[in-house]
Amino acid sequence: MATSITVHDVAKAAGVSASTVSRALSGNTAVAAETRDRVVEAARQLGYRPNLAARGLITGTTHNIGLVVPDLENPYFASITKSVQSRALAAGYSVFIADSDEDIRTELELVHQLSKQVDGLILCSPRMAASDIAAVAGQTMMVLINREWEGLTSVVVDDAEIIRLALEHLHALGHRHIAYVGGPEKSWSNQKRWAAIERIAPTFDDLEVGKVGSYAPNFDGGQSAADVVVASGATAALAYNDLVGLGILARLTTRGIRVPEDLSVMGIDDVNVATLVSPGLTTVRSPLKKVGRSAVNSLVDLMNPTDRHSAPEDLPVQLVVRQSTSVPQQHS
Amino acid sequence: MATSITVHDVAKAAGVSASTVSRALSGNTAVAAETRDRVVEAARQLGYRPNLAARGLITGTTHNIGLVVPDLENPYFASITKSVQSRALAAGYSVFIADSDEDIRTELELVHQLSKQVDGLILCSPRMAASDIAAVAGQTMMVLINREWEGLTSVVVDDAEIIRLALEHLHALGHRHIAYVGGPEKSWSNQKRWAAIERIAPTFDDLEVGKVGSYAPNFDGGQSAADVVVASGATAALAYNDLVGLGILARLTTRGIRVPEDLSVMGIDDVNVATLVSPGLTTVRSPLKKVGRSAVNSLVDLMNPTDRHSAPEDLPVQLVVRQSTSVPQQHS
DNA sequence: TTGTAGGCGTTATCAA
DNA sequence: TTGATAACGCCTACAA
Repeated sequence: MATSITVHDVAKAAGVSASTVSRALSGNTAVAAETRDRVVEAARQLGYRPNLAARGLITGTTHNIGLVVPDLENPYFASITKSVQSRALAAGYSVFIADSDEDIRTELELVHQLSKQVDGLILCSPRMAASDIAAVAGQTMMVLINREWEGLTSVVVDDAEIIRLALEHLHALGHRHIAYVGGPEKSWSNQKRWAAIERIAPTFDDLEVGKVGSYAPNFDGGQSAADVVVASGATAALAYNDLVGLGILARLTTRGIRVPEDLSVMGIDDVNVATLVSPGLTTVRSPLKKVGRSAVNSLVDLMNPTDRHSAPEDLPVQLVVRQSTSVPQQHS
Repeated sequence: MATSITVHDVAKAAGVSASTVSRALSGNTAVAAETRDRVVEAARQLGYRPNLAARGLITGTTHNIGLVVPDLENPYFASITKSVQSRALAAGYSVFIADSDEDIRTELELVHQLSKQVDGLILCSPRMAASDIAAVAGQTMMVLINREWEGLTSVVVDDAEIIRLALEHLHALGHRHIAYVGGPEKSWSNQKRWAAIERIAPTFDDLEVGKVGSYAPNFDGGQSAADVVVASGATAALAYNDLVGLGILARLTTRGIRVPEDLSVMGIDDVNVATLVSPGLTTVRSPLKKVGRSAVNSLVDLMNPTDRHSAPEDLPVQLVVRQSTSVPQQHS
């Protein structure tokens, strides 16, 4: 803060009025070339930077956006956050970050705290109730990631295609009994993924997919689930996401159960850490970078209704085969 | 934005003036209890939220802070970011996030972009030149993480103690030839860590610590380094950080070199992913959560000079022994 | 205890 | 093309 320099300082230095400085620098209105040069030079010398808050007060546009995520330490959200902020920067926006720590009340509070100082909000995998989303949607422009709501713009990965690729891969290897290790009941993605399984599994010959409980969407959740998976008699586990997959992997290793010889394990998303372990985790890649970028693009379109809307980006998912899956062992 | 409700709307609804509304809600000045209740009720009904940008314009305080990090996808920075935003929320601040993507120019640009809309800035492991830090420091309140500069508040983990714990552990196991796998030359932490090694290693009997090149501070860097480490003849590798350690681990596994039987590997920091692999990575834990929290506390102290300063938190590091280290094998 | 007036830094409107 | 003036939403003297 200190006593930062304002338009008036620049105006005095350049020997013009404050309004002329504003015009010269924002470049909207015509200014005499010579005057503008003088103003620009003065601004440069003084190191003038406009106060965006003040500008926003009158233009009604802050050039800030907000991003709300459930957990920044989850590499899934870290990747999305990184791409959101990168794209926002390129589009001339600064971004407020808000980590709800998976808590619904915090999530809502953060949204309210931010809504007044941003032009728009991106809600990533929001856990909040639909009614709250609807209420908030009236306050500010909004884009949803991994959730849909009538009238709101959404960016979602194709869960059905993810499931199809995963089942296809395991079925092709010869697996006929697969355990799906579920994520949080309230997670929209988890619901979609299980629904897709129920719809798609019957399209494969002789394939049985059982659902194993509901677990926290992280490493610990996977560790908890592993023993139940083993007991289920399935020859392959499909985890709700990579972190759960890694948890399963770790627990199986501890028990001396070999992967993939004794049991195949698949994750979903291909977050960065999936390559860190050995055996590497077979997974279906979600285009997280594109998700973040696309969400920003959509939001920018929403906030600037005049501009030509950019074509919606498609978000291809892709099977990534590593060492954690193989043909099932014959019964010994 | 839409046409959001202002103090005037509340004033009209409550049958008072705008200034009374301001007073009633901010609670600084005395207001008749009955009037205040009426105002508060009216505000609640209308869902009034003050425009913080407008408030900041006059109070000179935005209640926003900014955080600049080199890479959000690095779990080290993700953890710090999470704790920064968590503590900031508790202290009543919203946080701008800025990912420089390890680029010096971007880093500087982000700092400038943010400096006018925040009360203070936290620079985490800044890569920028010292002269730039000095220049920026004049613009806004600032706290540095993992870097020191005269006159500026810093939060740093005790690199010397980290090194001491690591060497003590490996030496106690019987290792006499250790390879330190260096991080980026320009990294302040890397410089401090190597300097600490040169100072501390001689205090152990018969201990030789060699430096193995300079590598990217991530998984790929570790993979690149692994073969050189093996060739060095060292019985243990101490990596610049956990990600490098994991890279080494992975490459060794690929080559069929057993850890810890053939070679012990240590990381530094104990980022979340260190527990994901097996064998688990022995490491020295940096209190990342405390680092973020402490940085916010220091910044808040700086921004509110009147308040009683909170006592500086100490940041204990701690050895975490997992399975990637053991006594060196006898020569076979 | 409350209302009126002024101003924070900027841009938009209107004359000149 | 430029300069005064008003206004954005809010807060804080000052006056009532």
